[in-house]
Amino acid sequence: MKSIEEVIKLFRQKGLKITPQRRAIFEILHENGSHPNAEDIYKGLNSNMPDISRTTVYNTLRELNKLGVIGVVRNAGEDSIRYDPKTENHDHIYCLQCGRLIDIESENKGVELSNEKSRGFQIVEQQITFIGYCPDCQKERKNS
Amino acid sequence: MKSIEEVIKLFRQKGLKITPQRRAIFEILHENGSHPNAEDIYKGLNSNMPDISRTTVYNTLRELNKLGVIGVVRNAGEDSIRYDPKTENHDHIYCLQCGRLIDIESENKGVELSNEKSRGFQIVEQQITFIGYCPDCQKERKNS
DNA sequence: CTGCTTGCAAACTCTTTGCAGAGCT
DNA sequence: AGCTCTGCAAAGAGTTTGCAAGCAG
Repeated sequence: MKSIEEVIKLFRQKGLKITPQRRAIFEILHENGSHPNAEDIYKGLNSNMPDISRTTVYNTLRELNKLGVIGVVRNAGEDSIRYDPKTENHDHIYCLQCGRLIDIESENKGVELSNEKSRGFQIVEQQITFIGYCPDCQKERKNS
Repeated sequence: MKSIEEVIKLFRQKGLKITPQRRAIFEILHENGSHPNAEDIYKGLNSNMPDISRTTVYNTLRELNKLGVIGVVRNAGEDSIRYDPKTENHDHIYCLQCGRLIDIESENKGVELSNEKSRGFQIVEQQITFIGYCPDCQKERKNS
């Protein structure tokens, strides 16, 4: 993710304002090495900023994604949108049971979409997700 | 997707019953070449079976997925679970604007997760999604 | 007959929207 | 000052759950 100063500059360029709430969200995302959803961010803020509303969190995350500052994780079988502060190209492994989602270095040097296959789509991104069971959940499943 | 007879056999093996509603859902899925959500199936059934309830559609789709008869395609940013009657390994292209989702032949011969990278996960599936804009939406975006 | 299944309504989760007051720039 | 943003409550979409009556095996 960009530095907080860059994000602030980008927001100002777009005519968006820098409020304390937004600044706090930028900070918590910047420190975050995982794949938080809106609720995670909301809870993470609660100690420093107990009066922030979920609406603000949702709005800001949506705005950040629209501006390309954070990504969205696809292919995880979840009900909520998980954001990804890591914007460099990488892949994911997802646990079907507990929802754990970890980053792995991109495998996709070998994956290129040929023109004939892209069917006229203009591709802007690709995501590879390996889906299975994490070590902890494998144990649990054996014991039952 | 398996033949309807095979699906029926599988259900019976698991002690599940074959009702007219379930049979109709099996049939509509078997003919379906796309990625329907529960509402699509519900609407598709309405001419033949106007009294079926959404609950039954939801239950049956969930059951079919649990038994591995159909897959699930989840793209965060979309609100509904889309099912995939095509169970052979394949990839997807997804349109960010209209949600169109098309199958493409798998590209993943080159994508293998090395042991050291799998971090102890037991991988059961992988999904590759190319994300962008379909031809129609590209036009729309140019005109605005 | 037994017990799984259906269908209705209600509950739930995640997210968006409308709006009045507050706060950036 | 002007316009965006915040926070509340309510609305909305998709899905699940509880339960009484119905039907498959």
